[in-house]
Amino acid sequence: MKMSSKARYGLYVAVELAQNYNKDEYTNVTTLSQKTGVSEKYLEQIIALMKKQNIVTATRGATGGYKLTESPYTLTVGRVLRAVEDNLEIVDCLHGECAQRGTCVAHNLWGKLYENINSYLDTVTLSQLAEDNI
Amino acid sequence: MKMSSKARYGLYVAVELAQNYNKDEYTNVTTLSQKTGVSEKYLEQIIALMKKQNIVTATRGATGGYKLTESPYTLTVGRVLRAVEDNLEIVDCLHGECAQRGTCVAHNLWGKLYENINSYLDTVTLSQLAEDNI
DNA sequence: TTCAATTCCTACCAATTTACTATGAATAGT
DNA sequence: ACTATTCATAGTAAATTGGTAGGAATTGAA
Repeated sequence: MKMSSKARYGLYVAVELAQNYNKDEYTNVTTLSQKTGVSEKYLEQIIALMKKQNIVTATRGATGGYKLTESPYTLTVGRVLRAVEDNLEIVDCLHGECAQRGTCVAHNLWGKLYENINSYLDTVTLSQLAEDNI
Repeated sequence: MKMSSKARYGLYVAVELAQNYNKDEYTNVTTLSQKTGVSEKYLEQIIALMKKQNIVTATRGATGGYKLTESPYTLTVGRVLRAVEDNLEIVDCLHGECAQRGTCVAHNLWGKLYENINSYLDTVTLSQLAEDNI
């Protein structure tokens, strides 16, 4: 039960964008790659997931780049992680098909654990994370 | 961030053994395999992990098998999962080496999340799980 | 209007991990 | 002695992870 590198890198990007939230400029992937140490091409894929969940917006072309759609004071770590970590689902059967539905003794356990994890992650905002105020 | 099949199967075994906790007999792997639908050989490996963490005891030979070392009223789901799921660690850097120690903005986050998950899992006992009283 | 800088889309790939299967030795009861 | 069991360890196919790569689409600036 490990967090993927996408989850870690996605957080790095989010924190980096949080620093620039009040500026007018967009931050391009080259800069993000330099700041995080992750390859541009891989970051592009990760950021695409965040964009799909409306966590960042983008503009193309020269002076293009990315920006958070929401203030780091309200945007939570939970939302970022769910975007890049395939919804953070602990087991497949939770929202999909559970082969043993009804007889699976642990089904409710996974559900509660899932709630527990997410409700914690949703209490931490990006700005808290950036200031290590957790 | 998925639970492995070892984690799920380990729980099944634990719940099954919980049913027989008050009996004198040991439950052998053939029976456990039939009850859980998992192959004997795979279960042997999983149970070995539980044995290493002193969650079950075993006797060999005819009439041999496995038994919980502790009452299902006090044995928690957390202990079972930590035994079979490589200590449930969310990220590698938590108890091992963190390449970016000091600069890793998420280090504390993972620590807190880890605590959160485990403290929840340690509130659920095997008997509660067996009775779906979660 | 052309050019350069950027995001976007998607195919591919190597290494690792997962989820087992398989073989046989050690041990204990009958 | 025999049989039923656990214990130890090696092997392996499939899936997943963690990327790399190529190029199309878009935008701003010269």
